[in-house]
Amino acid sequence: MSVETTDTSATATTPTPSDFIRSIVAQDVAEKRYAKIVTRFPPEPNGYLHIGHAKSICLNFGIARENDGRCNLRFDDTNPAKEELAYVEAITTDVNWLIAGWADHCLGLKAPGTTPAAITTNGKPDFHLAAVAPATFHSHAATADDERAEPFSASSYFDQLYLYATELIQRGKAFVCDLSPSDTEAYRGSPDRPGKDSPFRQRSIAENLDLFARMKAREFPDGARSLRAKIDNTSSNMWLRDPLLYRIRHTAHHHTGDQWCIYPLYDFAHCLSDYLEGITHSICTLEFDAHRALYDWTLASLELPRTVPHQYEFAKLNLGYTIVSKRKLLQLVQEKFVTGWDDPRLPTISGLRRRGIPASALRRFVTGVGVTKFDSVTDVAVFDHAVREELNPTALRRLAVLKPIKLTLTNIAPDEILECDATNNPQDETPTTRKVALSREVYIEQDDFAEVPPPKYFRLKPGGEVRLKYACIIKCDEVVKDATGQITELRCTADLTTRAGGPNVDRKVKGTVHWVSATHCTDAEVRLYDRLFTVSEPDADGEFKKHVNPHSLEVVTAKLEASLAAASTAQRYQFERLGYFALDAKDSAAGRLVFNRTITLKDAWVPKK
RNA sequence: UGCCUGAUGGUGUAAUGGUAGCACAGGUGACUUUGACUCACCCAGUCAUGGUUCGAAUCCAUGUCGGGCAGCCA
Repeated sequence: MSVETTDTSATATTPTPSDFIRSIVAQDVAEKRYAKIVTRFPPEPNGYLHIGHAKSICLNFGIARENDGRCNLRFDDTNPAKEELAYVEAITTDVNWLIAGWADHCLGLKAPGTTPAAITTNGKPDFHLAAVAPATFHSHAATADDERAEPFSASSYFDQLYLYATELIQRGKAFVCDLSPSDTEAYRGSPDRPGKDSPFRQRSIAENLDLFARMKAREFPDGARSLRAKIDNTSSNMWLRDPLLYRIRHTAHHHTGDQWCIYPLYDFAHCLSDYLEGITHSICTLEFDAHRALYDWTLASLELPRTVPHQYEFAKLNLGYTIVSKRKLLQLVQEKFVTGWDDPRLPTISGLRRRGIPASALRRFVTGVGVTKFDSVTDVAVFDHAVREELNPTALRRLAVLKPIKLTLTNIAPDEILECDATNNPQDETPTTRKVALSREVYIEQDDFAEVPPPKYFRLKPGGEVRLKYACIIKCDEVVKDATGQITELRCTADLTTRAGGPNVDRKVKGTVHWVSATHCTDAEVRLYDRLFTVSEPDADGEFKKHVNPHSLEVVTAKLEASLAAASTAQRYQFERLGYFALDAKDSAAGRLVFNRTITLKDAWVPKK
């Protein structure tokens, strides 16, 4: 059990999760195999982080915090063609937001501009890049403009990586290959057919060294040559068939500019980046399982002097009714199915944050889902439940009417104001209240009145009674319609004896309804989001764009109780009987309120339509 | 017709040779100035077939089904 001091999570204590990776870590700790457990979260800055990454972040940072370890944030930025600084910034923001108050004390960053230092380990030359001591940035909370620490990045290891590649050549374990990309593919064979050795495989070490140096010296165009590992072209593991280590790309890098025209590939860069940072447990998703042999081969071939990291794989998160793929999310953004990466309908961390999902809810959800090697699809209901669990105890209750219908209380004078005490949150141990004004004209929800009520309808109907929450019981005397038959007004009488303090407060009626005073309310744009896809597995047929829900967003002008004019983005609200809402941090402005519906309340009543 | 990997209620998971449990979803009822919350009860599972064992979800064999692997992406 761990006590969370700065977290705003609904539950101060959470049971420590257990899964097969944590079991491995626990055993390594028990056997004292490492001085400190060090994990890493290694996003590529080619898109925004999504809820699947949240699972990885919580796993890696979770393991770090449970073992008094560290988790490095490292950008895996070895492909300049797809990466951008804007993504680096967005990812950094999202990670900081997700771990704030929970694992930020375990966040591993490096001193600005630093690259691995040449050291000597057991008499052998070595490189290592230390994380900034937690104390240095802990008090500082590692904000985006923190000048004392920055995330790690593979691109800051390009010098060392080049040296390691040279070392591999000298050991006869890598060669420069002149095969074109298509010939390379042809030589590689297929999973059930062995590959063939490249005709350039037997080049001398001296020639390889010379050619590799000239690759770096910009002598060759893109794709003309590559550096390849010399392993086994007949291996049943495709990744062991002389995989590429370096390719030529005359493309500027967002971090290193024009300094390099050769860039290492994932398999070569990742394991060594892990090594340079002193990572102990390198946790990734299932599709990298086949790469583990190459990960281990690379580290072993270099005969590195320090303990090498180990890779473990887990199944990535799949969520019903959503797509969790950076590539596909990018299409939705580029093709304008949504307004941007941070559209509240998207499962991106930015989108979820904007929608009003607390970081604690995301953490609660992903830890609840568990970590296994089984490919599964998690029901969105599990996510929704986690969100409500966090919001219910923390959200301020407010009255708001989304689709108003005017109601006149005929026995209240036009200038009369009746103050009512409304509870801010009934879940609090000692609930507080605020005043809301009741006047002659109020708005109630259109759905809360039915001229021809369906069976078991508890709400207002002609001649029926209902309680205006926190106020009194009213009776519907008359339904006023315009020439087209549209209901324009409900004329009711208020039973003032049922107000708080009145003789009949305890009188029961079946229904209670939310409302706002027409003369004491403020307008707001409210965005009602629904799931982005109409089917639970949108990409099952590879046509996810055809399943986009055309009604995923409905915008209404709502009537809010007056106190909401001072709403804050830091606060979560429950509009009573409707759901949880958050002020939109992007589109709200002074005098213009925009709320996003985070999630509806559970609704057990399903009227037949 | 290769290699790797996996399979526990509708869904997600736990049980590491010894009573198959938890959560979500669904259902019924209680409570309710939120048809929310809360509470009670119900529903429902070890992929199959053999084997080892006093005892198998767990170990072994075979099969079935699913996922991954042939980017100079990560």
